[in-house]
Amino acid sequence: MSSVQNPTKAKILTATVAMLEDRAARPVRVADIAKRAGISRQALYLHYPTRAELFIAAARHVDTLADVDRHFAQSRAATGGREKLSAIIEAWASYLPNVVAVAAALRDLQDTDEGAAAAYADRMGAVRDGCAATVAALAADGDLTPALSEMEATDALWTLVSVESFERLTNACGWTPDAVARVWHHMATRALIGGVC
Amino acid sequence: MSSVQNPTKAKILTATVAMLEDRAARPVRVADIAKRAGISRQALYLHYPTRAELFIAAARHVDTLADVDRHFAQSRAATGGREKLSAIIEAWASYLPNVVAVAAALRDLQDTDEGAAAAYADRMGAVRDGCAATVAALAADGDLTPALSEMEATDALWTLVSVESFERLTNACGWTPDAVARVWHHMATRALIGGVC
DNA sequence: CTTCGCGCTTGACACCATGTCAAGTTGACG
DNA sequence: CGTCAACTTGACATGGTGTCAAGCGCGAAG
Repeated sequence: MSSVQNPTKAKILTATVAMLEDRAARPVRVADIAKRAGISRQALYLHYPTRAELFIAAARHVDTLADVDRHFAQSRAATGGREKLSAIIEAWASYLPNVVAVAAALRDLQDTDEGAAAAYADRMGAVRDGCAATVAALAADGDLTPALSEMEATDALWTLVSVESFERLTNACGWTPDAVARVWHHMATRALIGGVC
Repeated sequence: MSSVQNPTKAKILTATVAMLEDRAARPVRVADIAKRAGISRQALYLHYPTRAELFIAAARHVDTLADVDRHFAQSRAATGGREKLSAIIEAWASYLPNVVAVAAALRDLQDTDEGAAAAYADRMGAVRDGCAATVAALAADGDLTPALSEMEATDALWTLVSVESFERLTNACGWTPDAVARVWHHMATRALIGGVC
């Protein structure tokens, strides 16, 4: 089952994601996406009336393609703080490569489009909720460092594993997603877990 | 001594920085900057032929206004790894509030303007050099955690203290620059320094 | 077979921001 | 008074987004 019933919409979204993932083709124009999808620019506008709505749909598309829920099932199921922390970092780092490109595109539209801003905020909010749950579990286990409040720890973890960090480490620094996961795990563990490590 | 001799240029750069720092006024148009500077749009173009060159000049302007060198003198002078780490985080966190807005603007121009991309890369490269020197000092003292290579530690530190992280923590999370510095210091110390902490 | 409707195409156009061009104004200074 | 430099006004080119109108092809229903 795909996220889109309509085959033309599917072609459009596939082309959109492909263009966004092709860093050489920046900035990405609507006309280019249409060309890549093999349809006219106006046909694209028939399905997605604005650039922002197109990107929002593309974001939903990659979410279902990558099967978000499957990725995070394990981290949600974990109850112990340490296991939850490991699981969420593992899940997020393996999920991110599928969505960075379109997440970044959505982020760049925040200033100009309200809908895009809302869509982006929503996604980021979900990640933050995951971080908050993780920190709460650590605190419940008595494992949270006394140096940080729960709120601070949540924000710190959320920032550590942000899309921007991932982009920088994979693009500018050339790390593999696995390396990112390993170092994130190291940093989060050392920074959040108190007492003897 | 100002970074610009010409009073009109000074007015323009001041207006540019003000507009960029006013988050409500996004996206920032050249016409708006001119209006705010009290001159015509064309007068602005006489001084700065493109939007990108204007922003690059604005970046240089805030650098001299905020006196970069003074901020980082102490961290450059420090020889011990731990002191160097504390000093660079302190310096960077106190320097960042002055430049976030224009740094972000420059970053957003990377895709469309080569000069802006170069200017941004140059600044970020300087920060990375500072991180590398810090990590090297830690390694020389035998204080670097065995879990990370020098390269990984440099990239990790560079990402931890990135402009994007600072923006997120101050804007989205509402932290003060001081809080950011404190938590960055905590995280960097725990993540990079090996052995007993 | 005809006709209707849907999805698509072609092509023109409005809008808006950036950047260019030309002509005119103002004021300082010789 | 003449000149030069800095600035202004206003028109215009360019390029991307988004709109509009007319037409085409094709399958389904009459």
